[in-house]
Amino acid sequence: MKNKFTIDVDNSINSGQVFLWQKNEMDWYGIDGQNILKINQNGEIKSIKNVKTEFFRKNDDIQKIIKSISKDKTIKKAVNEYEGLRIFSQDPFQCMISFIISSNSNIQKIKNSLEKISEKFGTKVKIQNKEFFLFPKPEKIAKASIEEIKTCGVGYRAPFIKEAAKMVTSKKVNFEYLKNSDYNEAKRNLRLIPGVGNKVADCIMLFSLNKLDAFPLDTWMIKILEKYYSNEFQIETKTITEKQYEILHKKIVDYFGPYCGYAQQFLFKMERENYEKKWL
DNA sequence: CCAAGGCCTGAATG
DNA sequence: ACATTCAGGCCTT
Repeated sequence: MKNKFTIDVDNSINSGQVFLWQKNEMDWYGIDGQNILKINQNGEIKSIKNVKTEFFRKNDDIQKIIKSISKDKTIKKAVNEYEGLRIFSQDPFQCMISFIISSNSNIQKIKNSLEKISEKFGTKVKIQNKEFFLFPKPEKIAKASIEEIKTCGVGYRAPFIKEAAKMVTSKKVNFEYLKNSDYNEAKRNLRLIPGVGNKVADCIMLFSLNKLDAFPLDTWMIKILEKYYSNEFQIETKTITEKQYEILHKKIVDYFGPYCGYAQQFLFKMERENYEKKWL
């Protein structure tokens, strides 16, 4: 039943976009906001709440996307090696908190913190004899004290997290609006949130707001660009400044096209996999 | 506009 | 053991 466009669930989950997923036996269980998703070995996804979910982005024309981003040998190799890799469409609030926490951190610690946040502030649910904690609602985190949030191991990001949650409850940040906005408008709004810079904003947009032209530039992607794309995108300064980031992003959209976010995911996965395998 | 330094934390390194 | 470094940035100076 597998064809070229079957979703590779394991690799997609283990590509740095989601953190609250665990595999037991053959099935994956994941927290997505107020929902729990189960993916069986055939790659069939089911919502525990029987809610229709766009998690797999089934409406994307993946064939067209892959064709569109396949501009050179490097990206073609990545696409070929990880052809089932997909970008998910996850719960925006959870995604936002996840990537605020991600700054200056690593996957294992992000996961630990998110689990603690869920346990402390989320609702416990039991399904199929397994216990889960949903991701807390924005109101819950907005009302929590900074000290309480700090017990989840997030350190200096605690006030950011609280303020971010408050901005969601007060509708200063409105995810539905942002989903319908273009890249620049969504980014301008997200950047008002403390703890959300260029990179974090791009992650939130790519992974939860349907902005496939977002291209998160973290230290890994910079290394990748320096290694494989020094001709296409030359990086002048040591640290990527605000201006540099903007210029680079424009060049990247020019080069890879409107689905460049997918290019990022393939390249990132390939390079991380070559370096070390420390995923969920 | 750019560069430098501080920031919580815990796993890895020496 | 214990100190230091470093990790998938952001913010302030």
